[in-house]
Amino acid sequence: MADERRERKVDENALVCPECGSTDISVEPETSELICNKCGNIIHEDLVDYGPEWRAFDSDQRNRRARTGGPISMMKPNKGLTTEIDLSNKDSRGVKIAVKNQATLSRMRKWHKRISMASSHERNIATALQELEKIVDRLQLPRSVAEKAAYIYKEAVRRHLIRGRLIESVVAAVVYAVCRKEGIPKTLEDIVQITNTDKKDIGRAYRFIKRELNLKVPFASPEIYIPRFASNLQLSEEVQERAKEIVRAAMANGMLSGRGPTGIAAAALYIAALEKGERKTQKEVAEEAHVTEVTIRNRYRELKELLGLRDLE
DNA sequence: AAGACGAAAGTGGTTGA
DNA sequence: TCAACAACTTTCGTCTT
Repeated sequence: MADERRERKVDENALVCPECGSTDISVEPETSELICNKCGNIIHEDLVDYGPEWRAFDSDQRNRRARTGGPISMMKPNKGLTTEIDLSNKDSRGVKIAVKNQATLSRMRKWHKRISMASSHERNIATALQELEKIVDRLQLPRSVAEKAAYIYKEAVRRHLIRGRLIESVVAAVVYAVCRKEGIPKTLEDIVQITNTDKKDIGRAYRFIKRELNLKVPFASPEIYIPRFASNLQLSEEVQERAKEIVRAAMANGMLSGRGPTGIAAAALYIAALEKGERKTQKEVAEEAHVTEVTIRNRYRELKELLGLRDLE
């Protein structure tokens, strides 16, 4: 008896963890789970509706599938689809729930309602925007990139392309796509460095988003990396210009297909630096471009052959 | 001793049957 | 789903500066 009374005295707003009795419980925003901070117990998972369970792989499929469900209102939080815990104090078989547990149930109702208020979309976007700010800030990207990325991300959310992917990965992928579109010399690697995601995830998310939203991302020209690599290697304007020339000549000869743009940029810079007497070692250039010396050598050989460059030194 | 070179084997991702 | 494939990496031995 004394136990029951003590339980009721607990703040009404707080849930009690059935495992350890702690009231230190928080909501995991990514998964909408109620989690006990003491013992890690998941008290109630999947609190909100996640929308349709299907995934469409082309627009035709999407149209067909989308029409099969009931009308979904984008105007309402949760798209008008909600889960409610009813007030009857009976379990699924209609058996009355023990008085002892009714307090817990009522607290759950309250929490559930609160959490459901913000739709999963809104919460998803809020988290994503935070992540976006972080990336844009750390990579020192212009404001316009953030805005474009946010727009694309929202579009992706609207079309249910996010589910099954980490928000962070998708944001990173979108930022990468915008950089490519805008000709900003950031590699996937750069983005991986400053986030907690791995390259695989971002790459996968990037390809998926690109395909689904029909983003047309131009081929990354090696040229855009040249100023960046050159300045980090402290090479002169002259070398830069020469390297760009080499890259353009290579492009005109159709050498780019398939090859990584950073490798070509690095090799062109390496050659240009040699020509202008600002010699850098293959290793230095390779490190800057995040490729290996071997790759530099291979591109170097190809470029030399292709352009009929005279032997150096 | 450091850098450049290239062969050989291994890796992760794409493509096409 | 699997195998072939291209690009790139890792590793290592040899040659050059």
